[in-house]
Amino acid sequence: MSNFYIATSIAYTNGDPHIGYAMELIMADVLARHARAKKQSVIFSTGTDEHGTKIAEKAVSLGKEPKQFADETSQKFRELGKMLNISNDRFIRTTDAGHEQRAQLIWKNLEKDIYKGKYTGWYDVRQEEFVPEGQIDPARTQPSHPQAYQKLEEENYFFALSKYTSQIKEIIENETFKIIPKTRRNEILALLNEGLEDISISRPKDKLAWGVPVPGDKNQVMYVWFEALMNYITVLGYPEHDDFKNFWPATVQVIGKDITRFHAAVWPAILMGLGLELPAKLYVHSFITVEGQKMSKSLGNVIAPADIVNQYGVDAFRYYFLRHIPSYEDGDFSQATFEAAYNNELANELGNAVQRTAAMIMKYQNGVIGEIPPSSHDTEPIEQALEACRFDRALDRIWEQVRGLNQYIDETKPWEIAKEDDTDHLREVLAYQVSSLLEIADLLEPFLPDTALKIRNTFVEGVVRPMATTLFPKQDHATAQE
RNA sequence: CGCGGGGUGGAGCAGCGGCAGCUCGUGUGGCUCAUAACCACAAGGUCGCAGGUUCGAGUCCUGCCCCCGCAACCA
Repeated sequence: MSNFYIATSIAYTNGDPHIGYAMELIMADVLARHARAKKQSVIFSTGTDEHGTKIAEKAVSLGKEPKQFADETSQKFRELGKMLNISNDRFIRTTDAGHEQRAQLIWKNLEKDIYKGKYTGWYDVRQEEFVPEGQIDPARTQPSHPQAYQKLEEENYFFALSKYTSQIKEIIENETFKIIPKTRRNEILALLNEGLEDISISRPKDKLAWGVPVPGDKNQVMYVWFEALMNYITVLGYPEHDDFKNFWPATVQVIGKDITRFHAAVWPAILMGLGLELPAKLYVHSFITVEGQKMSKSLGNVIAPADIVNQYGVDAFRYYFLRHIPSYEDGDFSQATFEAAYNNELANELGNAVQRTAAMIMKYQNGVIGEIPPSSHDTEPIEQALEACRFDRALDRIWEQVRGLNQYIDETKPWEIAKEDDTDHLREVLAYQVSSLLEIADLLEPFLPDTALKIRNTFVEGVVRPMATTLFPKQDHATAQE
């Protein structure tokens, strides 16, 4: 039995959860559930990143202590996971005592690569990033600019990132550390070809107290990104815990495309500095636009996951983001497309296939199914799609089977067989339909766990137990309005 | 010469050297087990433009045009 460790990025707790982060959780959840279905031993971790200037400032503006603010926001992310039926085993917070202690231990173990120096340059508070030479926007160096950089001239600790450049490049090229999709891999390789610079990894405490203290230096706290990345191993109990020994390196890490650099360059270097292996796979998802426009608070088009889940149900939400947002590219969320997918694919094709099958067995056989043949479809393409994190393609394949079942029913015409009183043949046909639906339920489980369960419960123990309500009640636009 | 993504039937996309394909929408027909659902068939494209390579090019090469991200409280 193999071990499977998957982690999402941890959410920065400076605002409420939105659909982008929800999608990341769902994608990781599919992989975790799929691994469990294959009898792998799984640890699935997610959590919140809670330190840094931005959170400290936001807390002040709300008249709260940073910890109190982080507690509240972190809780929202935890609830998001519950609402979306995410099967994570761990939820790490970077303010957990365990994380902070282990982060300090990691720092000590990296000391051969850490040196003290003077950082002179700009700091982008919004991104919590030191701005590299080549990426400075002159406008933002003016203090009057709304998103002005901070001018920094401070004693900082530096991490010798540059010395790992060629090593990182090599393992990305030979795919020991596999970055998908390819475009993201190419971007990082381009960056590595230019060479990495050493990075500042601490801030003076008098400038920023909201962070993990640097061990052995009362005047410095760790730079938030440097410390946050460590969560992927602190959550397993690095270095001494059995979980760490058994589950590291990660099987997959799931992140958004904006933070590729940290996860494909800085994080590998940290791991190398610690003498650890790298994750086998880094899956980078893209962004979601809303009605064709970039999601932003100023445009007021930020979608709260709860709004959709409350109206359509959690599985419809999961379904849309897995199948209709391309797994390798940016995608769009629109009310019309969502409703079309819900009505056509979930209600009509899948829901109705279950309904008509159950209804015929009730009507012609008093609910008795008879002997259900074993499943017979080739699931290899779905395995491969999931291996490549192509959730969209995997669902396409499953839907081919759903359509195939509807075609089978139309071609076989069980209602005519019933009229001819050919009971044996009828029983066979209906049992085949059930077999196909149960197989679909199995395939669907990682994607739509509730739906899979409902289908299984409908055809359990050789009899039909009709659902109290239909699988996906049809939504008409009038209802959707309010 | 900033970086990246993209331009294929009404819409959204796949195809990336060998007869233009999928889903939605539209039209017609079929069926009646079913959530006015399901199934079949049809119409609809000079694959952004111009050159080139090739027996053969959405598919490779060159040049050009256009759109969208990155500089805006976001993953």
